[in-house]
Amino acid sequence: MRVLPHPSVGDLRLTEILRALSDPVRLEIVVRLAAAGELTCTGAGHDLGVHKSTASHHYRTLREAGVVMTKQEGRLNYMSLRRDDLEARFPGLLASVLSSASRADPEPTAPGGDTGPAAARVPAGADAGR
Amino acid sequence: MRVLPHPSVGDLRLTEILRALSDPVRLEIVVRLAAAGELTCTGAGHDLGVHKSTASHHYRTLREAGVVMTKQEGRLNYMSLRRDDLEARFPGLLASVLSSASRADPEPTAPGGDTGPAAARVPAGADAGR
DNA sequence: CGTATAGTTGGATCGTTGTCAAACAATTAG
DNA sequence: CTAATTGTTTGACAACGATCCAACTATACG
Repeated sequence: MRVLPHPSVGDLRLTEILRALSDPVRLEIVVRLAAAGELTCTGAGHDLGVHKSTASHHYRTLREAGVVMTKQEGRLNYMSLRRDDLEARFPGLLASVLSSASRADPEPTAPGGDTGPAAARVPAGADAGR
Repeated sequence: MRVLPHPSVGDLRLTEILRALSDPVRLEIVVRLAAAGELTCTGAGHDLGVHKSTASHHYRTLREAGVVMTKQEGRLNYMSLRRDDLEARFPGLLASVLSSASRADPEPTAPGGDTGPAAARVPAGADAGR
């Protein structure tokens, strides 16, 4: 059974974590993990609207950033958030991101009913010479 | 006097904000703004280790993500964090990122002594075997 | 006016990233 | 063993992003 490399707590980099969370697909995965606790890749990637391999790359990005932990059991990979590690290194960060994610508009990720709030356009009347 | 376009509060996107904060140079700028309240571009970009125009592009990224507000006065551009707007849309997010940034290793951004809180090196002895 | 200051804009370059498709690997079921 | 399930890896490709340089705009100062 292969052991996937995870960064240790001391190696967690704020910018890499923010970067990992800044993709709609990955953020959705993180939100699902926060709700479910532990998911297989299939569970976490269900209806994400991206190809299986794309999702796999996102799992890797999240893992290498230290956001998730992946445990391989048989043919299933169980993913979970590294809540404690993240909390130890960056207290409150994950919680506030998750809380923000629940307040955010549904990102264009899951096809199920995220038609969006009719695109409130920016005023932007003052367009300066662009 | 030109008015730069800023996204309205309702248009703030979590992933774009996280993306804007996920660059070491931009995060450093944000940290400086948090400490100073308001800075000119020259002030915010002092000793960042990047070219003037690169910094300018970062200002734009931060502005378009809704993280900073830029006010033009004469030939100076004053930048400040959109604390209230960010707090209204994503409560606690900015605070936790700033708090995390102060805990983080000094990113390879400011070579010399920056205005920040006392660059403390982390031991980083425990390597997870990557 | 001419010059200095403050910052933006527009290439150009080069590395990174998100995506899909197809092949592959590993485990489990028949 | 054969096939199905689960996920990764590799390759290709377009899009993005960070950077520098040069040119440009706009204000201020002499």
